[in-house]
Amino acid sequence: MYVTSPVSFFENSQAVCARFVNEGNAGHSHISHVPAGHRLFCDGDDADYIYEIMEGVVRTSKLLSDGRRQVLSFGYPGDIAGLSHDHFYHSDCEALSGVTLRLHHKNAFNVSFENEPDFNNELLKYAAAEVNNMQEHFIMLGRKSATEKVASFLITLMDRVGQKNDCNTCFELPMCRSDIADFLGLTIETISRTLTKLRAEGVIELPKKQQVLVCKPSALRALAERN
Amino acid sequence: MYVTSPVSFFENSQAVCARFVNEGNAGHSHISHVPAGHRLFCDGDDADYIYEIMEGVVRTSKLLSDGRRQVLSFGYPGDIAGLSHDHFYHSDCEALSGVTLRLHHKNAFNVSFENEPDFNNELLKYAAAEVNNMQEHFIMLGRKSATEKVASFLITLMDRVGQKNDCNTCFELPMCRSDIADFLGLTIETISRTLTKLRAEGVIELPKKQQVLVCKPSALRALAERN
DNA sequence: CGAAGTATTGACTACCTTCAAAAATTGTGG
DNA sequence: CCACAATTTTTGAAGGTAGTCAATACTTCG
Repeated sequence: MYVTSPVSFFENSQAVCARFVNEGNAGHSHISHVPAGHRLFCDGDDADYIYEIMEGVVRTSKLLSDGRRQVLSFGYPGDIAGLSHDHFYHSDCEALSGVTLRLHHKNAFNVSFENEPDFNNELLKYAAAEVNNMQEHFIMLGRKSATEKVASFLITLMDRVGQKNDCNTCFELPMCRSDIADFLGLTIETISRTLTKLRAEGVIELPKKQQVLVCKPSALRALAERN
Repeated sequence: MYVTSPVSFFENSQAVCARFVNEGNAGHSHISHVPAGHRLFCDGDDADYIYEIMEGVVRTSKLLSDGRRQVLSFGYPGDIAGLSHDHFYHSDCEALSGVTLRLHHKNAFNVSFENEPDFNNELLKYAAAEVNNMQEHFIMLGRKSATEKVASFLITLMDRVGQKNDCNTCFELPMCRSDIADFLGLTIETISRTLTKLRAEGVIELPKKQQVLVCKPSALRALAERN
């Protein structure tokens, strides 16, 4: 069953990354699969579900009336999407790859989930960690240069999903250049130019368009913090 | 008693703005006053308290090692500061004016506040609303021009603390230009130039440096969304 | 193989920053 | 209350980073 409701949130940021763990498994949940490119929910829809990502990657974003877009987060396994403070989603969420989700029906709780204290506590922990991650991203958007943004982004993914071989670390980019651009507050051209520059400097390699090999992790980390 | 512990969060953003309301008044709390310019807490300190702002304004911010700063939020009455996903604060928090606070001692709860379900639920509601507000601010930082940023910022304050007289709305700016600049990801010069431009266009007046009179609210709203 | 979409590269522009100085505001001591 | 210093804000000029517009290359898919 492919859900087509609205909003979510999540953030894959630096250091701290408390994962959502639903130990109690409150009962009012079920597993669902969504293929790549399909919507989980849209801005404005009734917020019926909270989505726990088990496999795959999702993208949450917001649109301005003039078409500008801000990607809010890329949701990886362990993240949740669709948390709302009211009865509506306030962003769009789409599967970037095939995803496996656990859906928690909100009618089973009320707006504040009072009937499920354990689930509630997990959500609070997750939300607090999320706030912390989003604060890191504020620095990214507000105070970092293009190079620092791209380097920071690559490091986040490397630390979270990178496969280590020898001194290299390899990972996939399930999102396209424009997703990265709209996540970092840049244009696709700047993303492309910056990746080309990092490649020219021997810091990374791009075996495929959507695959990154980090050759000099320490150099990449240095670039993430200085101009 | 002037607390000098660390970190917090909050955000004063658009439309939705669920205020924190501690109805239960869990008992493990007390009132405190902090004068203007004093610290509530610092990045890295033990997160012993959650701060409920009752009067005045606080500023939370993060510093990069090279001195760049990102202001995360301005906390007004009804906001909370100091929420943490672990045992430490991850930002600095300072009183911009004299503030009255209700302090909730974290030792009374544990990390996830399991012993206080009502307080917990209020926190979750607040955190979810906070995440929503922060997502709005992502758009601000990532996709808006300087004029749009300043206009959006003024509208947020106008809607939240503005005093209506006739067709004008007046409010104070308890923060200085550099605080605004570091909140919006701009420089103080750009803030100043943009305010000057808005004044020249008759959209606002600045009777004092830290006082704003919005003469054309609809024009200001238009500027907040277009280039 | 050709078409469509995505990514890269190039040339030019513009917005915001940086550097610098003047003006305004605030605070302190006589 | 005034004078002077210190800080903050405003204004000006010049420069740089990232954006825009445009063309080419690459990838994917029919």
